[in-house]
Amino acid sequence: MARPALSREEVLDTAAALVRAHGPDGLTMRGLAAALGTAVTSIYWHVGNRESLLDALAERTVTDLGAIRPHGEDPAERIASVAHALRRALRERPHLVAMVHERGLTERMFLPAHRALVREAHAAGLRGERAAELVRAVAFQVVGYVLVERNRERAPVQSPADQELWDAETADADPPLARALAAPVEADRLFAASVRALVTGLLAGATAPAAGDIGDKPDTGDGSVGRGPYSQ
Amino acid sequence: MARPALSREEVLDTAAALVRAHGPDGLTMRGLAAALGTAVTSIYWHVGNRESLLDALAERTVTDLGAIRPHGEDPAERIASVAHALRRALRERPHLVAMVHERGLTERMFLPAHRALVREAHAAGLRGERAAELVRAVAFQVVGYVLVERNRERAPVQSPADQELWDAETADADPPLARALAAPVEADRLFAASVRALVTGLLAGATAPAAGDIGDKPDTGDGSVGRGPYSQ
DNA sequence: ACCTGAACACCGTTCAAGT
DNA sequence: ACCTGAACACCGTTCAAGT
Repeated sequence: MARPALSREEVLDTAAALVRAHGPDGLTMRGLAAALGTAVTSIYWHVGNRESLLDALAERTVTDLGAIRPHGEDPAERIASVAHALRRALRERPHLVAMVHERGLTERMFLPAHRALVREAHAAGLRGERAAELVRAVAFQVVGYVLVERNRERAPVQSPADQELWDAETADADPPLARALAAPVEADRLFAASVRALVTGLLAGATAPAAGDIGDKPDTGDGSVGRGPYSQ
Repeated sequence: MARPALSREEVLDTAAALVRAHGPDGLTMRGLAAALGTAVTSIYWHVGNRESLLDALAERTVTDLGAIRPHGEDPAERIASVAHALRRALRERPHLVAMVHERGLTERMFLPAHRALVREAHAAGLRGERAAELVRAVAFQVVGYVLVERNRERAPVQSPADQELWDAETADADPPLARALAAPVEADRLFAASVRALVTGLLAGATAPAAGDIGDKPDTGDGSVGRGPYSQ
């Protein structure tokens, strides 16, 4: 056999490629063995069984997900930028993210983003429970949106054309509305609008910290201005 | 032989019960046959195959979902009440709803709720595209939240205790925040707060009804107006 | 018209046996 | 230490044969 020795890493790499391409259901032990050019049973020696193989892939995804860097002029903008970066990262590996989620590792995967949101919530003048609420509401919003979006893409043909549903209903009362609802969802625009609305609502009534406080907010105190604590 | 004649309805009823109890994966043709007391192959005569059986269950769920009736003093409250009713309905049959979603029937399932939201958006003074945006943002918010919630419940044990993650991070800067983030998510409260914030944001700047076309843009109607404001 | 068992091609997994 | 084929218990599905 010309095959070089099989390694756990190689098994994981090939398995990850299969999952990215065809989803978890597209990963069969026999198919993976064929892709690797080995016997099915060799895989078991390296990764145990299918379930722990998927566990390993999820674990990998958690560490693969890099840090999130907010940018923008004010806290609201910077919070929105975190939401957008998060959405993009999630959408790049939908199947793997779903696996992370099913295994209860979402919290850990989101830690960098959570921390960034905490900083921005503080900068916006929210503290304590209200800051926690913002962090979680934004995180839920992003994950939820991506989940809905993914499902929509998987099943893009809505059985009755939306037109049909809305024309009779509201055409007379509000034609632009009927037209808007008959058009396909513009996912990017809707996401931006939803995030903006949510953040606006969450920050409503928040009193920004005084100018003196905001300039040097109580960071880690290590004096490394410009570099976030997530740089590693 | 004591078995009365099998009917399509009976097959669907028993299959739905199995899906509600054990999820779609818990529905095997052999298991269903055992529950019905017939041969596996009899099921095929009545419903074709497993896939079309699941299709039928999804279709059923769509029609089962009753109309949504808003209640509350003002539009914001009534919109929130629709969101809450929707969430409850979805949570009562998570597996079936997921199946509806996978089959692209969500739009149809949501039609009653959509219509209710349109009415409230109008009452709040939103028209045209902005009203459509509200309808969709709220719908996405609810579905997304329920999806996240369901996944969280399925995998309740987050691997590192949240305490561990947050104590060191923010305990000094904002102890109440650290405490809040270390506590388990209060799903009802968070949902209520998120919906409230989203609706507040969406209605911000809306003028009372009687005003004419407000947000109407000089658009040719090609549907691809402007790229999102958040193109990073 | 309705039901049946046998058979087929797929799974994931185990295990004794190889090197 | 690493790999293998054979075998087992599951799948969904088809089909000729029953009544």
